[in-house]
Amino acid sequence: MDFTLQKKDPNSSARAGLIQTDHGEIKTPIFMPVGTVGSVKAVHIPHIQEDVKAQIILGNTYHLYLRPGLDIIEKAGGIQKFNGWNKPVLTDSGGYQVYSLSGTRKLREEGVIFQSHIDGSRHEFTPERVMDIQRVIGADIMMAFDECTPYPCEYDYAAKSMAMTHRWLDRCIGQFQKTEGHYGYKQALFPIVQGSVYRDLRKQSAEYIAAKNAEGNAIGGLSVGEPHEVMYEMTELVCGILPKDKPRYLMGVGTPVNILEGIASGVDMFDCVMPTRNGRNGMLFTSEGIINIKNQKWRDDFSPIDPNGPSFVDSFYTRAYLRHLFAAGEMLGPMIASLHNLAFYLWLAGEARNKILDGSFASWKNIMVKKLAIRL
RNA sequence: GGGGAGAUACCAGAGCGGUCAAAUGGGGCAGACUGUAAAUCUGUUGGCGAAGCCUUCGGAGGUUCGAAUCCUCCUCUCCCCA
Repeated sequence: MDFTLQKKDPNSSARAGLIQTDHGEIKTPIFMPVGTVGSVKAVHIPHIQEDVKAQIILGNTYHLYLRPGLDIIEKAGGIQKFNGWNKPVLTDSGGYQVYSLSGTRKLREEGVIFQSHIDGSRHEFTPERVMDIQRVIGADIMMAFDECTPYPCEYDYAAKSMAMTHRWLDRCIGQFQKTEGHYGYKQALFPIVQGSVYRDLRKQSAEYIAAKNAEGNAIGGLSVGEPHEVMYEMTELVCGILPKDKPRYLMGVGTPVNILEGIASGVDMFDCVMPTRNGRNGMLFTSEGIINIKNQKWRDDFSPIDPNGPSFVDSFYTRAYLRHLFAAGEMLGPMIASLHNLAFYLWLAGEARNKILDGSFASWKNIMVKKLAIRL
């Protein structure tokens, strides 16, 4: 993997760059659709490619390990061969499940024992094991195993957890260096900054991670319920410490506004379930603001879903029809909304990149941030 | 023509003397969702308001301290037999 910094915005910390992987290039800033179990929910892979215009998608170590299982993925020849997406893939390590499945797992220094949400069986994830699994899945970018701390989080817990995540990182790096890809292409390993909402911890963690000189670096443990201002403050602080010549990935973020703020702070990569999950639940993000398509007011609005939207569904279907699909419980509704939202997210990231390249990002961002939060 | 059952909030449907502004489900309306245990979850659904008050259980009367619940008549539905 290789990263080229192409342009730095004069009035913010935003940057435009190019990531080169063995599965193709990624123009940053970029939004990465989430495909936890090897599927971006409700959207065909060809649509992810041609309509959404995604350049990289996510998968999840924990979910793919449980189902379909490593034997199947290995036999298929890696995740891209399995699902037909032959472009870059990033896999999360299961660190988020340490947080989201905290009720059914045991956390120790050695690793985490998850109790499967599918059948209750127990599975131990150590940093070494997580590297091995991601080797089998075959992601172009593998994530270090970490603990995503919850919010709120006591200082002492955050400090201890961060230190453990750092020790886990060293074990991840050790195992990563001892092994190689199974399918003939290169994989990169991104470490993850933790430290909850505490400036000194975030600084300490960012310095620790920066010193590893990895091919890219991630910021984790945010967008777990803390106020947006806190998230922005931590992002800005950490970006100021992480290497400038390596991509920065803000994990799990976020709303369109969150993403623009992140870009302004110097983040290059984002992922979030919002465009798909909220889309399935009737929420549409557009350049004019947010639409809850289930609301009564769209009942007889026969205008396009999003007159300026980038995907074919935006002008092909009307708001009234989409509302009808949701009201009727038709699965086409969530499919249209997911496709629309993802295309919009990718459009937003691409537009941010264009504005950075022509030097007008900061002023454009200020206008967009106001528009994007409007409730239509 | 004879016999029987029933009418409850938007719909279906419990309740059968006070704890009933009335269970439950559906529908409606609104909200939540941030490295996906989510095509999920939550709230609300007679009126005005904070407590509370006011008008509701086909219609009209009656019994009772008290009626959606008991009685009388009326109206209308459904089922069975001719």
